[in-house]
Amino acid sequence: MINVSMQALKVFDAAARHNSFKLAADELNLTATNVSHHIKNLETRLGIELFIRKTREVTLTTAGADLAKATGSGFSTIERALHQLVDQSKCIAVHTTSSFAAQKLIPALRDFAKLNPDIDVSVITGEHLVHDNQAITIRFGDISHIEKHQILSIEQFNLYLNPNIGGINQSPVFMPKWKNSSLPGAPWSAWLRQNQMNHKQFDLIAYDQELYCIQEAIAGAGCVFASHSLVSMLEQNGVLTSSDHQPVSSNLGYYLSSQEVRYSQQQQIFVDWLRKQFI
Amino acid sequence: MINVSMQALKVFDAAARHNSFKLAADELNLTATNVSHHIKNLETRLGIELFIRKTREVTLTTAGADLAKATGSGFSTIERALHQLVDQSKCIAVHTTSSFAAQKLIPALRDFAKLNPDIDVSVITGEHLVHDNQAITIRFGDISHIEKHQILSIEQFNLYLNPNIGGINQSPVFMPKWKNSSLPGAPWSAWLRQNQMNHKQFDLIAYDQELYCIQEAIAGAGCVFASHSLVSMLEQNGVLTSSDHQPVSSNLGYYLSSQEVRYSQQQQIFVDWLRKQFI
DNA sequence: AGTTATAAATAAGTTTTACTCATGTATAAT
DNA sequence: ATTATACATGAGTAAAACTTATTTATAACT
Repeated sequence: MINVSMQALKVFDAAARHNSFKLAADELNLTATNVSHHIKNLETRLGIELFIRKTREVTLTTAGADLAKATGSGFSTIERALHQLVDQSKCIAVHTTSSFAAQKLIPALRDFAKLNPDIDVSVITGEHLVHDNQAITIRFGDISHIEKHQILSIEQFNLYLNPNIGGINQSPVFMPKWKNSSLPGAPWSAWLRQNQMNHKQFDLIAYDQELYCIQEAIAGAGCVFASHSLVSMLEQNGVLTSSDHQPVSSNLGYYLSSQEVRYSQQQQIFVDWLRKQFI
Repeated sequence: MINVSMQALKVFDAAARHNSFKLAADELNLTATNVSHHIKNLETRLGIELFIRKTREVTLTTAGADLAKATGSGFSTIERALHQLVDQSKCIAVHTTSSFAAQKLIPALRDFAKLNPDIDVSVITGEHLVHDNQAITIRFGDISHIEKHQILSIEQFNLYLNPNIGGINQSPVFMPKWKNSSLPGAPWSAWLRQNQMNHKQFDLIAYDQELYCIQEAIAGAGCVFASHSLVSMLEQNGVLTSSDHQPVSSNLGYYLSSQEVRYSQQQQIFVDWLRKQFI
């Protein structure tokens, strides 16, 4: 094994690029003396002269030029990777449903950005997730068989309507009907039972996005049977109200899809923050 | 600029390749503790976890795997270049004429190899030189306008014959006639004048290689008008003799073709040795 | 179940290297 | 001739790199 220090090679690389020990020193925040020492050391260990010294000028020997070609390519490969790594570590990707993104995540991200100005969050919604095993995925579904530490919320459902729009008309009821047929539906019957209501009192309209149902209710087109998480902010703002209906619990909830790799530091910060949004 | 030490990256690279701090330590002749320190240091500086630690086992994170790919390729590029450099620095190439190679250089190389067993010399002869600016080139020609420090010898010419073969027949005379027409010919007329001889006394046969002329004389087919350097060894061994003829001087000689790059240490050793062969 | 063995982590040292300062040299620019 | 610049050299300092001793966790054994 050739016993030369990586530091010396790094210095050599800079000197070779600049054809100057002084400029190399400036680039690396070193003294020219130190550069001179490093290169002399390298030459001695290799038993090969790398630079031809003229007064106030150094030139690579052919051997030096060969080595410089390799160090230039080698170090830049490594440094490019380092930069990419650091850059993408500042930026985390979150996959989730469009309803959750629009009603909960994206509005809340303003606070996250304030708390963590150096972390960029990009939210990705849509059916076919981009394959990115670095991403955090927030799913909505049956949480009965999900590991406890992955669960973000267990949703309660209730009937909400916009109290500000005249003619408080409970009908029709906009109701989410998840695309994924293996999911249990919204607990509408349980809710009716709990509030001593009869299904005959309501016309039902189903959309495959909970978000659309909520938007109809906001517009005053009727009321919405929605999960608590998605309407909590609207309720706080007085845009929607549950009147005096009682919420009903469910097996549905938001959870983090497990991944084989551990979260990065930035991801962990996001996940910790995310949990707080459900308390 | 990302401030991570190359040493730490080197250690990371080994650890990544082995998926083990201990094996990395073994490879680099370090302690596992030191490897652990280096990688922890790297992770802290980058703010990115590179390995997932389980008991008695470490695995790369996706970030770690990305970096490992770059370090693997980068360091191997550099190390390959270093090895090639060191290998080829042990081996020097010498271009010269076939006559000089056969009669002088190759026989003498035995001594050189004894003095410098770690330097491999390869001799290249032939018309079209391989383009290799690392090589040493020994030329034969008019030395009148060659820099003094490049000159190896100024040749004297004389008539030689094999005294051991009966019927010492001076005729014919084998005479080199250089392919390169711009070269002054062998100083035959000057020699005749100096030895008070007449050109009518000799039948001349010209070959474009001095070597072939010498071989004819060794075989007893006649005598040869040759340069001192090429026959000196044969004269010492008694294979050829100049009888009592007087040598004549010339402007022809051996010289090192100048090069823009300085000689490497090994090349300098060879050149120093080469000069001694002409004293 | 308890013991041993192994890989890594941690803390506190030691050694090595990387680096700087002061000084000197050669030479191009003034 | 004088100044300024780029590099070399030697000696000393600061900062890594590295080690030893010890601890932790757990896989692999009795």
